Amino acid sequence: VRVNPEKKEDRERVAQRLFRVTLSLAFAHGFVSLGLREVSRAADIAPTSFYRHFADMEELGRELIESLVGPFVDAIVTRARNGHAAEPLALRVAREAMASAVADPELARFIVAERVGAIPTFRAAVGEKLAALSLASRESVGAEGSDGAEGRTVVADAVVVLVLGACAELLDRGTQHAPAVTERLLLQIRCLLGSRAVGSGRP
Amino acid sequence: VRVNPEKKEDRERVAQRLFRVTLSLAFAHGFVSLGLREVSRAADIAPTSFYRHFADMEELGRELIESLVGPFVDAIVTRARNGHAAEPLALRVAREAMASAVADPELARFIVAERVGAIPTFRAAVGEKLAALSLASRESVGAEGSDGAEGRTVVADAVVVLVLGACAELLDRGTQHAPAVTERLLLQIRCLLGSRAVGSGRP
DNA sequence: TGTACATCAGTGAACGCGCGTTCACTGATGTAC
DNA sequence: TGTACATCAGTGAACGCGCGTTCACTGATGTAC
Repeated sequence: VRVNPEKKEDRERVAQRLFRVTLSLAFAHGFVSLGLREVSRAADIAPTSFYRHFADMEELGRELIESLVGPFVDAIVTRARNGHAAEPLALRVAREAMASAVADPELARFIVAERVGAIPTFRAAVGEKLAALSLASRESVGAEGSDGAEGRTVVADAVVVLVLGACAELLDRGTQHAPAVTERLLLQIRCLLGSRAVGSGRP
Repeated sequence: VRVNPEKKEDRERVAQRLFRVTLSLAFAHGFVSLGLREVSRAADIAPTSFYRHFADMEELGRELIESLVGPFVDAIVTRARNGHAAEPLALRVAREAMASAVADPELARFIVAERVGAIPTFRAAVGEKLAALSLASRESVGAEGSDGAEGRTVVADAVVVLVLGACAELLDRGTQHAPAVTERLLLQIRCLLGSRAVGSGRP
């Protein structure tokens, strides 16, 4: 006895609706303050139906990270790689990240907040997804001095921290400040890379 | 009819106890998830007594920021200024910040989390206190190129973002990793300052 | 083809519980005269 | 000095409410034969 693909689609659609209302409510009041009933109400399902999808809010959060945060981050990297190749990859990643934050501020706030929030599982899972940004940025950091690979990773991680910091500033000041905040971020990353910058990300 | 100074001390002591249990509970479950009854119970007062001190949890949070976060940040700057003068002030600020995070992880987590959390008032208030770090770091950024003061501020702000990022990493990995995380942070800041670094913070 | 059965998302009623808030009261301390 | 009054932190009882969770049920769809 297998499952109807159409039924599976319905099921998936409800789960996605739960994810979106969760992001929307968390944007206003913070994820940990949300209740199962509150989220269900906003998603137009009975509280009891919630259990057909997730055991509790924490499971919903974990699957939200897998289902939305992962692809969100990967899309940033993909678009950055397809961008103007003369510019260091780290700068393109930064640009794309800011554009993505403008396009989906609720998801961006979730990422920025849960990266340092109170739930260890979330911190770890979000951090794992963000590692893709660090890995990509690493390509534009030239080896310099004796500390080769290790030093490059340290700088690439700093790029990601600066990107998240700029995201937070953007969410605070409103998306209309995106150009200014993005320029600041690019300036910061250029300082960080300094003479180590590698023109293209593709050697 | 004025108030007995001894009574005022008692009152202050209870408020401080409320602050500390709030930080402790928020460390585990996040500030926005906390309830007035939960906090009161942990502070060994009746729920009704809470109202003798604060109108609600948000007011408690705002006063916690004034009463604990402000002095915490200012102490970092003060100790950094009293440190080894040959090193750029930004690096000394970073060192002191990490040491302070080790000394009071609960307060550190509160700062890092609420800086980007769901409550706008908190984000603004914490950001305002953290401005002291940026202001101090600014002193070790030499003017370079045409963008003088503006460029220095941008770099100084990046220093603060990196410090907070390292704090988050420290809280995640455990305080026993403080030396390693601190070294990474100093490396990142040195990259950022590059040739602009100003040896002492005091010209 | 028709009939019997399995699966499974969604539901309404009901539960016990902890929440925020109000109220009137206590008791210690300070002030007025 | 003693007496009457004001202030104010702390409290227990009580309230109505929304919470998370359980249960038995429905109804649509898929499978077996």
